[in-house]
Amino acid sequence: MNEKYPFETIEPKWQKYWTDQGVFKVDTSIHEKKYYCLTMFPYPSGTMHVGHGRNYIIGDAVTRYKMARGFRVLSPMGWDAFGLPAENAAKQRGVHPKEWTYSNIKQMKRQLQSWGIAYDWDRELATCHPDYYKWTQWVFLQLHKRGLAFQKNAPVNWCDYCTTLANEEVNSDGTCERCGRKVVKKDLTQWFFKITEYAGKLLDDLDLLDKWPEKVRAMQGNWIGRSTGARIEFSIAETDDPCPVFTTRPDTIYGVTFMALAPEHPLVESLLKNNPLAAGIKAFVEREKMVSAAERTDEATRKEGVFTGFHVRNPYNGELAPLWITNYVLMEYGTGAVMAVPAHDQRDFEFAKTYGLPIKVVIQNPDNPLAAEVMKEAYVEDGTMVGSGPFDGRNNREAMTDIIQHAKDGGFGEFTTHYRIRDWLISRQRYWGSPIPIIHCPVCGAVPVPEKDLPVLLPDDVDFKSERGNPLSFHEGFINTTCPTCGKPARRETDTLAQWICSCWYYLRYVNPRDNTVAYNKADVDYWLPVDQYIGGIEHAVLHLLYSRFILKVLHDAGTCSFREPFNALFTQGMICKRSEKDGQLYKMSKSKGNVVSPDELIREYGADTVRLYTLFIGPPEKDAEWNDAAVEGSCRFLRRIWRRVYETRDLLLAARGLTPDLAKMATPERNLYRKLHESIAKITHDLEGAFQFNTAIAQIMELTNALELLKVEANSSDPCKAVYRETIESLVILISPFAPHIAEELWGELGHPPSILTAPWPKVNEKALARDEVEIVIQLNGKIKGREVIPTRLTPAAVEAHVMAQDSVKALLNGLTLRKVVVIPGKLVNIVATP
RNA sequence: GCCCGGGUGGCGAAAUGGCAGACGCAACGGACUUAAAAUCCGUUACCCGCAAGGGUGUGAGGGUUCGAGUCCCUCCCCGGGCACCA
Repeated sequence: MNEKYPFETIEPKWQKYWTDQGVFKVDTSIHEKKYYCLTMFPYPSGTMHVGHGRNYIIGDAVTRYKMARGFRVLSPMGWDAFGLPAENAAKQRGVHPKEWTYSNIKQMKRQLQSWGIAYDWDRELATCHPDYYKWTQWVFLQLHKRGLAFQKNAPVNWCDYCTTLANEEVNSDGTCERCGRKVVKKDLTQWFFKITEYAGKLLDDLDLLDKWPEKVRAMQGNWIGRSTGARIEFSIAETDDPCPVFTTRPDTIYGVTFMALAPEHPLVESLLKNNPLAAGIKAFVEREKMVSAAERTDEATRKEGVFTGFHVRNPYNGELAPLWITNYVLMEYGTGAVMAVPAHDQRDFEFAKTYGLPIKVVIQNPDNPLAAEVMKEAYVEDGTMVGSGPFDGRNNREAMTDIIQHAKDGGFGEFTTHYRIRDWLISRQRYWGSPIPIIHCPVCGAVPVPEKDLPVLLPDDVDFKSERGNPLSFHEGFINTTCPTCGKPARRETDTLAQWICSCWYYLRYVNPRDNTVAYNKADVDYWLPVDQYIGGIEHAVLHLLYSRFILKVLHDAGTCSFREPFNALFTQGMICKRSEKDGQLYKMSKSKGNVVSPDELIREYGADTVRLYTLFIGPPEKDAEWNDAAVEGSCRFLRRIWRRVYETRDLLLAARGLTPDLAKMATPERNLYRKLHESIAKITHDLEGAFQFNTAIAQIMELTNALELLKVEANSSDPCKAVYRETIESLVILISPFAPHIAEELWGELGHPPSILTAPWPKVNEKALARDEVEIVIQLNGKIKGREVIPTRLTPAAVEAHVMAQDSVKALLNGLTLRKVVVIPGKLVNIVATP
């Protein structure tokens, strides 16, 4: 054994051993304790920094801990390999996206291995491989079959650089989530998935995800955005055309003083005919259609509109209200028409004030009666209904159901629910993605490629030099085909699938990754899934995680699996930031900020175990953390201490093999260490179950190490002392193995065990070891600490009280005071309550 | 505006309603050394005091309790999500 901690030799040695012995290969057959631990697979962008590493290190600690607990753990890794950067590299540097991607995969795989992460590499997959995307295309066909994949001509989010974007990829300020450029609306025919059909299920089932962070559930809830209310059938008085509205406030129906239409509303066209106001209306509508979505939906944008000359009839009271077209009504939500109630809606109020439209109070404030003429803003609180026909005098909240029922009975309305979520735009005008398995036939229309013809291969020989757009659309060999239905010449769809589609089902594929006859085997996924623990970044809260839930629900409804949610428990780790040397500000690690820490260099200098230990010790794993170069040294120092301790006492430890700690024979020092050991096992086990508190688990190992150094053990020490010492070191090595596995393996060998420590069971708590004869309690007077006292633990609370009250120091404290009460908390404290 | 998190030493942070600051980083003092590195020992919330000791202290203010960083109410600040969504 080397005196110096030789991480540089032991780490490659054990990594080779793990690989050669295949210790992380998983037999996926039925086993009594299975555990599927999944870390979000990365986009192969190049090399990783220590911030990326946190994700994998956490997953590895969980995997190794569960293995020690006797679980058969499935821990796979792969590559989310389709995407834009590869194509940009092709354009800028002339490297083929495939070549660029696979070379990055090689780099990153080497890095993961140098961290010693436990993966079953036999299950490695890359979404850009035909054996994988064949099944991504199959997933598309399942949705298509169920009418959930459709094309429509629609204004889409367009970024000049990234082409089309899903709503989820557009920042709230109207910039592209990926590149930060301005997103504009563009009218294009695109493919969508009908995620709106699953809005209710996706929202309701969030309640099942009690092992997900509240934050992620809240974010998905916000994104889906359910509103319940009523659909009310207004009609245009002059033409009798129906003009339904959606409202969450049917209680204000008698306060409607105008109707507001979106500029894109289909009725607008018909309103222009023979209309003397047509020119003005047209100008307004045309202008609004040019305005970007971000600008349109900015609250600061002035509310503007134009009167149509028409009126709508309110079905509740037959009253007529003027029909306007306005910029603040969105076509995508509800019916694109809003019943405007200026008295009780702030937006309608502002509009009414601008255009001098009437304001009619129908919900009276019981505390401070409203008068329409002097109102400064809309009254949106609850109150008593007035001017509302049969509902006068009722509380508006309580009357709500009756109001809608009234419309239902009268045949002019119904209860409805609306969602904010929009259908999911999945097509991209890009090369480096999975082709959409559709053939456009001039006779048969859009025909799905038969499953037996999958995959639709992405051709390698494309021209990236072409000016703009999708190189696939210039590739004649790819485009020209025949219709699977009628056999006539037809053209392939040249759009590719957004990378999100590839990553929203990959967790299913890991169970049978090499089976080329099915996407996944039902019996196997039913056994291994849902994923027991999913680990990844918060940035996927409403993208990947929502898409995955949606796709899985569809696959469930298609009968291909029996579970309804893909991920049982979710853990979102915080980002690692570092202060910039330029401006002293804290930033997420990135090349552009120049605050990237390379794991490769650190591993060379300190070893992978140090980097792992520091990464886990840096703070609570769910919170962002600041990387501190100097503190890394501390983790290395700690590992060196453990190493040295074993080195210095190695002969003694080997000689103590076979000795068993016997509580009855222990002297105080070893008894104390033995207790500390078992306290530590309890604490660390607690910290690794449920919430992942690696930082406090590691702190506890440090405390145990500190306690260990207090025990003087020599060749002539007693057997009980040697036995405790050996058991402590052995347990310590197992306890640290999920965090620093290489040194743990090496020390395990030095203790005389055959490899591998992965077969060693997690230590068990000996309850008897936790017992104490004496305990120090605190003596408080009115909650303030006044002293301490060591007392036997066998005393009853009454005896403790008697003992404490008999002390001279306590009597002195009570001098001049009247005793009111004594509170005894066994093993903790005695609080004496007294007043003057 | 609505929703979800946070606010504790010089720094990262700990604390089932029961000793605030465990564990670590940094700093300072000392030992070892010709010296340095490494290692080891000690000090380190703040205020008053030579000391013994006393007082204050977990964003602010109230409350519940024998006892509050922790529970309740009101508010301030920071981060994140949603938002002209009818």
